[in-house]
Amino acid sequence: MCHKSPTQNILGSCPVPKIVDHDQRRLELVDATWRTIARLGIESATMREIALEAGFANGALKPYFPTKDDLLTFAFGHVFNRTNERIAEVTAGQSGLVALRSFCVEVLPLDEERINEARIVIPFWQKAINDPGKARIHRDSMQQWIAAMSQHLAEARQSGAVTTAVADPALAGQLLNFLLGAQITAALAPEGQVELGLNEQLEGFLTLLGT
Amino acid sequence: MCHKSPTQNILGSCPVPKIVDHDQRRLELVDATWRTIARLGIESATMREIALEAGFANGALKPYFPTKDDLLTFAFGHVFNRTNERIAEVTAGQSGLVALRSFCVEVLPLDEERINEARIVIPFWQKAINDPGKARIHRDSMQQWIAAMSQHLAEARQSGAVTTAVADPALAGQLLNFLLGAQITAALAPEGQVELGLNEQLEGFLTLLGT
DNA sequence: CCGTATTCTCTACAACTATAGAAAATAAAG
DNA sequence: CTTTATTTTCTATAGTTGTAGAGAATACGG
Repeated sequence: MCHKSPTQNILGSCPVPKIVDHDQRRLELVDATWRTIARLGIESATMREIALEAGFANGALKPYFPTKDDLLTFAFGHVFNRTNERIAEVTAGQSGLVALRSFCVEVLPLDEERINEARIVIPFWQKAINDPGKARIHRDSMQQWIAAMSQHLAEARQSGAVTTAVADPALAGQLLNFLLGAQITAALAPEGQVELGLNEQLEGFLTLLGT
Repeated sequence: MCHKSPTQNILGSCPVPKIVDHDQRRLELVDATWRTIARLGIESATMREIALEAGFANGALKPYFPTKDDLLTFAFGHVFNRTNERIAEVTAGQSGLVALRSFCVEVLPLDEERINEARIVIPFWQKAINDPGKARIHRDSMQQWIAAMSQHLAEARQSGAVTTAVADPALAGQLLNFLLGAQITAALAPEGQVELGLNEQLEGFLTLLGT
């Protein structure tokens, strides 16, 4: 048996190098999973259908994800990570209300792509209800979000942009639940409807903070 | 064949009366469905399991609900109706901020029973993503909620309890999404944790309206 | 071209599910 | 008790799904 990395193979220590980068293949499969769920819903996202979407036959996913649960857990985790990376990019160098706005705008389902993400995160939540591991993934991410939003609130308060007597933890919690609820609203809106007033709602909330 | 109502049977026009009140039986089955989903999750809520929970054998649901989808649709609709009735009871005779608070307190998952309801509505949302009929049920109910909340906001504005420059539709939308998001937060909280700061968040929001 | 390690396809299978429907059990009227 | 309409159980069936694994196909070094 030969289990060397591609790099080691190039160095010539293994007679037959691996062709496929397993890590990248896993990402491709996660992408196919994502597309399948968005297109058909999680209940129709069978291993066969996902493999087909990825351009393979039935059993081809096996070497990369031993079980379906492995695939789904990895896929959900990846979406979470990507969202958090996007948030980090967008809010980099910002602070206070500006950062808070950027944060929320990035999370809110304001375009088709993020509405699709809402259609994926809801099945995840449903699975998490009876899967403590998945629920944990959710809570950890939300804890991060709360921390980030609290920091931006504190900055905004220091600069005088936030003056309300309502305490920061309550504000951060409100905002978080608003962001989560917006996913529901968007995912269940009529097909193709992207304007749901979410931006006005966000601006309204930020306005309330300064009063 | 004899298809008379129990009332007619009592009047004696039918030799053999129906024993079971079909409408009531349907409600019992809906209750069993509710309990099964709350206990095992929707993915394990099979017809067999639901029948067992109701105290029957496998095929006993057939005469009352021809298909599983009929059962689930009816069950979900019933939860919606019951919630709306509860809201109507609680807010009866109230107006303005008081009514708005009662409304939200009734919807928020503040105790075990309503946390269980959150664990049922999330699977409903997931199904609604790929079932326009169910999505419609959701949107219609939310439209009602928006109307009720808007009315209470208008009353509160008239009495001077709401003074913010932010427009009512934005406020009602914020509040609705907050209520929806709270269902997610509660359903995925660690087992047995009922204190999530939701009450403080609600009070905080209502405070913001008056500034 | 050959040999070998890897990758993928395809068939098979066991478990599970919704549903159908025959047959048994039940309950009340006569 | 008998009869009849109703209700419930139980068995059967067709379809789907995740998973396993043999074998074909592939790609590369020599």
